[in-house]
Order: sequence, then C-alpha cells, then structure tokens
Amino acid sequence: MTKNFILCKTKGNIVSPLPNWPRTKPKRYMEKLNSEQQILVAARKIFVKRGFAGARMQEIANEAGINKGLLHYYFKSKNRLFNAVFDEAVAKIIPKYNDIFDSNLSLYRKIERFVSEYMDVLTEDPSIPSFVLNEINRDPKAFFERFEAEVSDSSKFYKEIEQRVAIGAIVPIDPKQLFVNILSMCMFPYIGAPFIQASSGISNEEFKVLMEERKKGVVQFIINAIKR
Amino acid sequence: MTKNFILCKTKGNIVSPLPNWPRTKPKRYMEKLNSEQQILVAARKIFVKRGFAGARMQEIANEAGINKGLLHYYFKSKNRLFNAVFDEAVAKIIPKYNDIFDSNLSLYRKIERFVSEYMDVLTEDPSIPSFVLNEINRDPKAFFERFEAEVSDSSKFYKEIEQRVAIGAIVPIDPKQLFVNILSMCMFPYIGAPFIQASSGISNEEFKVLMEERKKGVVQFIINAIKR
DNA sequence: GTCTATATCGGGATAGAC
DNA sequence: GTCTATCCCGATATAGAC
Repeated sequence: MTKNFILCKTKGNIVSPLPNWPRTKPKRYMEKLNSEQQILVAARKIFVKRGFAGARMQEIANEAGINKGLLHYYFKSKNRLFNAVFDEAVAKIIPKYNDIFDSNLSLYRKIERFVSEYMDVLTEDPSIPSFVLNEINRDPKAFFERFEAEVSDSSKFYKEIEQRVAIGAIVPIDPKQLFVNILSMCMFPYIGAPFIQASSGISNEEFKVLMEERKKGVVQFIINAIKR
Repeated sequence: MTKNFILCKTKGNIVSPLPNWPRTKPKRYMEKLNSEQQILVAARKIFVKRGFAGARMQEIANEAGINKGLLHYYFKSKNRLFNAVFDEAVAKIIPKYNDIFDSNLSLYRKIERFVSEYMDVLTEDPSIPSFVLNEINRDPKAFFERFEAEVSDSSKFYKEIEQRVAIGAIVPIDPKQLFVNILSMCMFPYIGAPFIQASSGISNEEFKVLMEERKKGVVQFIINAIKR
C-alpha cells in the first residue's frame, strides 16, 4: 500500500495521491518533494490514521523515508508537527457558505451548491472529518481558542431561512436545525462508513455506489423536507 | 471533578452518574460497587475521553480509587480492559430496529419510534458515538471480525420502503439512502457538537436547546422529505 | 484481594558527527 | 541538512509482600 507522493502537472485527470489536502500550486513537472513537504505528507497520513496519541514519530519518519532526527529538525516537536497537520485539516472542512449565501441564486440552488461543493471537499479526503472531529472532542477548549476567528458568518443563512418561513415559501423550521441536518447528512457517512455498513448490512461495493449517488439524493431529500 | 459511582434504588428521578451504560439490575440500597465494577466504570470514563491510545492505566486506577496492580489482576492487560468497555459501547449504539419493523405501526410511526428511541439511547451517553466510531475507524477490520454477527436484519426496513415507493405512497427513494439519512441526523450532532457550534456560531446554550427540541424536528423533517 | 516495588521497553527529544 | 547514538521519562506489565 505504498504510494508515490509526487505532485505533477498533467493534462488529463489526476488520480490524487491519498493525503493531498493542501492543493498548493502545482510543482514543476516530476519535481520531487523536499524533505519538509515529504514529512508533512507522511505526517498527514499517519496522524489521520492513528490520531495524535496513537501516532509514532518513528512511523512518520519511515513513511517519509527519512529519520526521526529530521522530524525534530524541521518541526521541533510532535505537538508542532501535529498542529501543522491539524490546522490544514480544519481549514479544509470548516464549511464556507459566505460566497454562496451572498449570491443571488434561489434558496434551493444555494442549498444544492453548498451540499455539492461540501461533499466534493469531503470526497477528496474522506478521512479528515473523523480525524478532525475526534481531536476536537479530545480537547474542545483548545479548539475553540484556536479557531474562534475562522468561523464563517452564518447569520445570512439563518436570515434567509427565516424570511422564507415567514412568507410561507417553505415549511416552518428552525434554521439551526436545518443547518445541523444538512451538515449531518453531508459529513456523517464519511465518519460512520464502517459503522453504517456493519449496522445496516450494506456491502463495501453498495456503499461506494451509495456515496456516488448521494449528492443529488441529499439535495432532493432536503428540498422535499422544506418545500411547501 | 470526581464523582461517586454508587448505584442505588430511589423512588424519584435518578441523576445518573456519568458513564452508566450497562444498566444492570439495580444494586441493593447504597451498596458500594466492588472493585471490578469500579474499574469498569472508571475505564469507561477514561477510554471514552482519551481513546485507547491516549488512555493511561494510571489514570484509570486513580479514577477508580485503586492502584495499577489491581487493574491487571482483574483484566490482565490494557487491551482486555479496553475490549470489555468497547464491546458494551458498541452493543449500546448498534441500532435495533427488529421489533419496531416487526410491529404493525404505520411507516411514519415506525420511523418516529426508531428516531425517538435511538436518540434517547444517545442522549443517555452522548460521548459514546464519537468513541466507538473513532475506534472503529482506527481498525475497521478488527471491528468487522468481532461484530459481524451482531447486525440487525435490515431487509425488512428496505422491503417496506420499497413497497411504499412502488405503490406511490412515498416519494421514490433508495431505502439505503433513507437509512443513512436517518442515522446521520440522529448521530452526527453528538459526534460533531463542538464542530457544529464552531462552524455555525451556535452558542453552548442554543445547542442544548436545539438538542432537546431535535427529536420531533427530525421526525417531521424525514416525513416531509418522503411523503407525497 | 490489594498493595508496593521493580523489570522492561518504547517513544519523544537532544547532541553531535558528517 | 541529514544521519546515528543516546538520554530519559513514562507506560505496561509482573513479582512478591501482606
């Protein structure tokens, strides 16, 4: 299960190497990653797989093809290395609805775009949600202190829903509940995949198909639930 | 933050001690837990809070008010102690829909009962879902091997949905998607609470209120989404 | 059954050669 | 910048007294 982590420009589709989040500007053709980048890529993989407490600096070094000493040379401590990885991951999955709810699309279209874009993000790195949520739960206070500023402004979303409810365009619903519902249906399958399979008898293959078809299904489900 | 873990019969309401899952037969009035039980209660608390890798036998011993040696006397190894805790937790949150879907309630009533009962279970121990799902994700294979047998039979649920779709009683929907949607909306808020709050600007207080009102809201949401 | 003391090992971190 | 060798603490597990 080893993989090459070489970023490259191509003309066709990219089958992205697994932990690829930062989507930095593409490197020159076939240019190898430098040590720091290699370490980050490896650290992402290991921290995501094992969590902070379960991850071993040795395993990260092995994965990166370098030695432990170098980890500390670049990142000083396990904590700092972890934070570098964690911050990127959080940034990636905090939902961004600012531009969408500033646009003048219809409400249904906005929801459609949000779900679609958000699930695209998650599909790219399906194991981030579990990773991030778990580390948050292990130490919620630290999370709030670090990321208080990063929150998108949700008031526009809430306002729009409230207005639509007021004029009877949609069914009466608490905007916060709607938000939680949307987020739940987008994220949970990525976090709970094995659990869902085990507790519902869905096979691996079926689950894959399910996830592919899910985007439009969820949008339709939400719209049905709120339309009059 | 120390707590007394003394099970007792009372006539009024019980403010249950925090990690209380096993719901064993009530002990005699004010009878103290024996060491093995104390250890289990403590182990639940610590493993749930820190995960397997982050938990320390010393912390469990402290929490239980005994010493490390005794942990090994009763449970032989950290692994075994963890498994005892983990198995209970899994058993608690694998959804049981057998009796519900064997009953002759209407479909909507069945969904209502399932959501209501399932969210009750989760509300009792809100941190189990995150704990279980995370440990599953760390080693899905082990999970499948251990719990293959415990799966409820979901075919009845799927059949019933398919029939209702066929006769046009509800909107066309893949039963598996419906199942995932229901499970998502029930479980995710417990796993993602801090994340939801941080990414939507909901305050602690608002979130608590939200969760209390959620049961009926979710049922209504689902029914709206599938009714014709 | 319960405790203390200790064996043993693994992991994060540092020092220093190259 | 990169490697090897080493320090040192902390964690699981065991031995053995009471």
